Amino acid sequence: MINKVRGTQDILPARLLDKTDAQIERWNLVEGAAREVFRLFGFDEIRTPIIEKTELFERGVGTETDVNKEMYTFEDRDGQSVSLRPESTASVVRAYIEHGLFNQPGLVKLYYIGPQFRRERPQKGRYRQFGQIGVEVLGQSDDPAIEAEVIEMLDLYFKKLSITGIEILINSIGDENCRPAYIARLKEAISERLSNLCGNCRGRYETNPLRVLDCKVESCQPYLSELPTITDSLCKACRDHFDQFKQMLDERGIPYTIAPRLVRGLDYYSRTAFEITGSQLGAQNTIVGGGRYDGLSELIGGPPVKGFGFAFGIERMILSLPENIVDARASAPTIFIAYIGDEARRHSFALARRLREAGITTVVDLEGRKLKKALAVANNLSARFALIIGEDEIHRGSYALRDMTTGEQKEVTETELVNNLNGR
RNA sequence: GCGGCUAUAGCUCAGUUGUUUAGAGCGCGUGACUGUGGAUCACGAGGCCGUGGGUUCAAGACCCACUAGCCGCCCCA
Repeated sequence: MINKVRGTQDILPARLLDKTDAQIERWNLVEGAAREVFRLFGFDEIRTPIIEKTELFERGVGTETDVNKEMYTFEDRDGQSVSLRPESTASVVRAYIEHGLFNQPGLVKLYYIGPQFRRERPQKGRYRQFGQIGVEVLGQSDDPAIEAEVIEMLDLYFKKLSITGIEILINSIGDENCRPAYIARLKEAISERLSNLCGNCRGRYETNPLRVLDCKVESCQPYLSELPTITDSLCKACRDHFDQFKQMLDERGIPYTIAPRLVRGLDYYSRTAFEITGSQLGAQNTIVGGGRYDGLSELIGGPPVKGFGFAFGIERMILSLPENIVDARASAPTIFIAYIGDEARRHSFALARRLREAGITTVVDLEGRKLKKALAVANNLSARFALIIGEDEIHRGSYALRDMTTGEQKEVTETELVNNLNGR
């Protein structure tokens, strides 16, 4: 027996599976609501390849980040190093540049839906192949109204899915003008407390001091709270940008929490960083992560482009969904045709064809089962009605229509059937 | 990458201090019921006890390794 690759999963229809987190109905709900809501805000879909040249991610994501170390990278037959995408922002920006979309007037607003790959240790809400839905706003503007509208869109999306108990965390991590000076101050403050911090923090002091702020180790907390926050070190432009952003969220009535120690893992972020956390996810409580990445285009060899976007994990969104939000029977057939005898069997196939042409979801017994067994199958499929066809019915020109919920049965002609059930 | 827990039928799980033929419920199949599902009853099929090694007269059980799942760390979606 060959099993699925570690950290991957099969998504099955709810009827055939008990687990709620791998039901295709839930996936379709999460994806469908995204398409619907994003469309309302004028976003268009983009699909980019699952593999890209490794270089794109090395430059876009950063060589020293963990995401980069977790990539599935291999050499193609011609010697080109390619990688399964660990995230999609770099790909979308690449496509934006490659297709000259910077010549479009105004902002280009795109969303994507698809699998991403990271070779991590799997656990709840964390897979090696995982679904992500994201949006990117690209163009020449960094107006904080972009941030505010995107978060408003997420707010509507969560409402659409009846997900409650989430928290929106926002921060500004400055830009190339004010961040270097802040990092210098931060390093100085950390070095004074270095011996009190955990081993991880001591390592990050060298490689990525901003991440020290994010440390969750209990013993570090008292020292972390003494460190200077970036909020106090922002240059005027960044501070104004952040203030306007917050004001716009206030005006929209969207509640948020300022998280001065929130930083993002990838190298390309600047100014706005945000996360949305949920309560049902165990250790992986971040559902949405996003931010501004004004320098990314240039990092991968493109013209100056400003960008803001987010991505969320489909599996984590599904874990956050209310228990009974999908009706597993929504896709059940309207009619199941059961027949007795060869003549009725042929008649049934022809009738099924006409019913489907009329838009009625129809399943015919293909196995020549006895009536009893055929009805049991209809029951198992949660069919609304069973249509029973024998020689009597054919000669009479009407069939026995059995309501599978009540057990009531009545005679109907084909015309009555089509008129009453059209489109069901 | 690190630590902990777990792995027995399609699913959920029992299986005692190591002993002959490994069990239950649900699900599945057949029948009671020749053209009527769900309820009930009877019967039945279905197991390399995760994989490999070790201890022992004897291993589903004990030991080791590996694999996978879950939980935590790290990181992130």
